[in-house]
Amino acid sequence: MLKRTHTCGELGKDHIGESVNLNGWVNTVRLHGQVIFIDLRDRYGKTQIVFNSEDYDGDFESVKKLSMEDVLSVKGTVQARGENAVNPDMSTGEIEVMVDTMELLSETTPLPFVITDRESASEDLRLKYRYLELRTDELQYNIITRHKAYQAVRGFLSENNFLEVETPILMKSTPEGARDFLVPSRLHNGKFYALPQSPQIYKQILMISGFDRYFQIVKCFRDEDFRADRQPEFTQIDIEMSFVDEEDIYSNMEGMTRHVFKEVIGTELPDPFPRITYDEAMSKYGSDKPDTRYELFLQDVKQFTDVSDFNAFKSAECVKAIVVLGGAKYSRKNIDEMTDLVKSFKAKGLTWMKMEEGQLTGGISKFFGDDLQKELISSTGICDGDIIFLIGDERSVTEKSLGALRVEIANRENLADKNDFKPLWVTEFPMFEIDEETDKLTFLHHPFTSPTTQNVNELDSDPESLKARAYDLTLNGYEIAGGSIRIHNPEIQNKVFSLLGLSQEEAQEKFGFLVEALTYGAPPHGGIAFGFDRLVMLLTGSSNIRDVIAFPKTTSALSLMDGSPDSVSDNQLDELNIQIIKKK
RNA sequence: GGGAUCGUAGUUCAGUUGGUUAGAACGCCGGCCUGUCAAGCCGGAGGUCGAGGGUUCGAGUCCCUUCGGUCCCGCCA
Repeated sequence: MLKRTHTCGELGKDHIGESVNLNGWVNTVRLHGQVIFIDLRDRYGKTQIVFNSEDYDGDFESVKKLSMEDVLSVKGTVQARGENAVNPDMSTGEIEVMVDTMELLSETTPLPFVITDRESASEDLRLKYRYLELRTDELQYNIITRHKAYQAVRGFLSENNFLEVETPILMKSTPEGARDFLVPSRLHNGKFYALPQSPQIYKQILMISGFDRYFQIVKCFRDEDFRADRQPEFTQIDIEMSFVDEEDIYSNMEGMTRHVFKEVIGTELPDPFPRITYDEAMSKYGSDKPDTRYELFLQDVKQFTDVSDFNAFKSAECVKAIVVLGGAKYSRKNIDEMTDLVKSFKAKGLTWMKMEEGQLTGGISKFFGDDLQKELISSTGICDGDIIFLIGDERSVTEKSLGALRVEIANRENLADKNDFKPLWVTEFPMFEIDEETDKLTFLHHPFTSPTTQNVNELDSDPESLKARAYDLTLNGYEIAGGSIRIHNPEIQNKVFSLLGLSQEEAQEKFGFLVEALTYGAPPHGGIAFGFDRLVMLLTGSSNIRDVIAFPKTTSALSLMDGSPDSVSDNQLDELNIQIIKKK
């Protein structure tokens, strides 16, 4: 091997005349009979190397056989390109390397897809050959950006006195929350470890141990169903602080987020980040993670529909509307598509009216008299050429479905600027909600979240109306972090467990060690966890989480490259005393 | 658990109302070519139409089952 003296991204005019060695992959071959151009690629860039039959020392015929993704080492001389031959699209486009010696380090068999064109293969094929896909410019950029994000996070937190502490991957299964991935124990027959859904309990215990500022960039595991932005294993920036309230968390985390965006992509974020309460976010945006890059607010129109002749809305708990600028252009088909969308969020339908020449027309407009139309027009601010969409239903259905429609319309109308980053704290989450399946009280965040009250009696009287000291950080419609101030009083902690329907025994069995730890001098503490993959997704402008993970799994949690999960040998099962029961 | 959608050459796709020998581009193989950068031109090989079953004289096309991808609802503290 001719060991490289330079990478494929660094040669320029200053190197003209130098003898250099390059190593890399053949990106493209352009064969012209007696002269051959090859773009040689490594992770630093591409350099055009030239083989000329007159100057090349080796066997020119074997150079003709080179094809994409062969691995070469070459020795040659850097030369300026002719004036017409300069390639302004390449950072090394002013020079080329005239090769005199070449060694073929590795020859590739025919490729399953073309590396230079990521779109040339479907995603399942790319995932099977992930090592090839990772050679593409886009994924190389994403992985490099991810690296920069790790370093920026560690740099900032370490600089600010946070200690990086590792916590166990094999831990105790805890009830509630997401489904655990289980790991059978060989030494303890019939018992199981769980993989952490998050290091939540460990980090609280670290606070009790006196490590008042902790962080960890850590894998978490949840055995649930997946989405474009959810994987079975994902990475969190896990953070916890002692002797703090919400304001300390906000200011530190804003500092970290600003630092990361500045360091990694050179973007300045606002200071401070704006805040909105959960109730206001739901009411105004129909989402607990609103994208504030555009307005398109939800407006309450129940007072108008109640006095109209449109009876379907009269019994609805909540009637809201959004006005789309220029939306009168929407066809029947467009509106049908949007109707399907809101129906998937349990809305019964989507009603609409268009505004033309000062009049509301079409849709349900005939149910609104002239005077009522005028009031509705002036209240909503609808203008000629606009459309107004209305949904009436239970409050949560109305808001969620209109919130989804709001995002869909923003996509269609290109309302969100890709280079615009709008962080937003969402605060004052409810402490509990009713689980629709079991009809029982359940937590919104997790069972260690402090309620806003420290009064045990108040907790008992009307738990549903209680607020939690919980907060989410959202960015452009994504939840990128969530956290809370924790309970540090064992009495309150036990009360919350009991409200959640955990018996004294269950709570003792599952969380007893934490409750006991709280009795030995627990400092007030709180923290947050960032979804690191989502953060990198936003930093790279990717639209799915798989594009920022080196070896992701599919939506059905398969790894197409290595074929996991897979069956194991009977021997392995015997050692664990596990028997597979065939499903009927 | 549910909904939508996709699966045809190595790859991306086309394939009419069910009808003769399933096409194109890129890639691959061979040939020509000394200034290209998505090089160009000529030729060639390459198909279990995801799998299984059914309807039919006849299925890539219609029906059922199943596997896999993607997106979404539920779920995900």
